[in-house]
Amino acid sequence: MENTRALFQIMTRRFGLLNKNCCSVGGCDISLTQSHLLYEIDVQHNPSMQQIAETLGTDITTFSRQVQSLIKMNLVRKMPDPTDRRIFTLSLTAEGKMIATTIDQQMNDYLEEVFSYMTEFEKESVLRSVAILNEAMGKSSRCCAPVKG
Amino acid sequence: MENTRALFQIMTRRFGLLNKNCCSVGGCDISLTQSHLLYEIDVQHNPSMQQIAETLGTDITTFSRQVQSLIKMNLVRKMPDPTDRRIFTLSLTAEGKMIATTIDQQMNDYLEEVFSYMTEFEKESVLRSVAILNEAMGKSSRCCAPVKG
DNA sequence: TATAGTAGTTGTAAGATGCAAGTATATAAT
DNA sequence: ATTATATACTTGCATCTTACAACTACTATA
Repeated sequence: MENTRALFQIMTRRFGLLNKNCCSVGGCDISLTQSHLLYEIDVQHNPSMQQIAETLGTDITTFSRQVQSLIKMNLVRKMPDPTDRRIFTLSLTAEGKMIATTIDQQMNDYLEEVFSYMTEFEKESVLRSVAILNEAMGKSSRCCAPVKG
Repeated sequence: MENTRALFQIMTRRFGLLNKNCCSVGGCDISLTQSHLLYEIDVQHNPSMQQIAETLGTDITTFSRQVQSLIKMNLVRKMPDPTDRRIFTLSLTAEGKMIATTIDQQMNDYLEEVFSYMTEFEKESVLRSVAILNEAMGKSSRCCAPVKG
C-alpha cells in the first residue's frame, strides 16, 4: 500500500459514493447534504440554525435555504426561541424523524454488510480505530475543528 | 459511543471539511472534485476519460467539462489514443504533477499531525484498519463498487 | 455496407453555493 | 434613554456544478 494519503483518499471517496447512492427513502430522495442536516438536527438538542450550519461548515445563507426546502418537504420544523427572538431552533417532524431513522438504518445495514467481510477481531479493531481517528481529528488545530462529536 | 453509523458519519464529515479547506496551492485554488481528479489521473496509467469518470462516479458530461477547466488551468493534458481515435488519454502537465504532489504532501502532513495525537500502536492499528475497511468496501455489492484501489 | 455500440462534446435547464446587503432583535457604551 | 455595535437570519444576485438529451465522431458486428 503506497502512501498514507492514498489509503484515506480511497476510503473517503467510497463513503462519498455510498452517501450519494444510498439516501433515498420511499419516494423521497434525500441529498447527501440534506441527510447530514437531518442527522445533525436529530443528534443535537433543539439546535439553532447557526449551530448546525457551523457544525456542517456551511455558509449560513446556503443553510437558510436548505432548511427552507426541508421545511417545504415537511421534514423539519423551525420554532422561534422564546428567550431570544433572533434565534430559531430546529427539530425534526415525525416524518423527518422517520426518514432520519431509516437512513440511519440503511447505513448501519450497509456497514454490517461491510463488516461481514471481516473477522470479528478485525471489526472490533476497525470500530476502535475510527473512534480513535475521530478523537484525534478533533484535537487537530487545522481543519475539521468546528465539527462536534 | 452511540451507533456504528454515527462513528462513520462524523469521520466522513471531518474528511469532507478537511478536503474543503486544504486544497489550495500557491495562488491556485483547487476544488475537492478537482483534487480527486488530479489524484486519479496521477495514479492510473494513461487513463481514458471514461475510466476516470467511472472511478469517480461522475457523469461523463460533467467530467468532460471538469477536464476542460483543468486543461485551461494548464494542469491536465488530453491526448488522442493512436489505436482508437474515439478515446482521449489524460495525463498531468508538469504543473499539474506539482500541484498533485503538493496536495498529497499537505494531506500527509495533516495526517501526520492527526497521528501525533495517538500512540504508535494506535497509529498502526488505524492504518491497518483503514486498509481492511477499503478492502471490505470493495467487496460490497451495494455501493462503492466502481471505485478502484 | 448497413446497424449498432462506444467515447466524448455541447445545449439547456435546474440546483447549490456564497457574497453583499437587508431586517429584526439583543447587548454595550455614553 | 439613546446611540452604536454585534448577532441571527433572510433575500437578491451572480456564479459554479451537475446531469439529461441530443449531437458528432469513430469502431465493431452482422
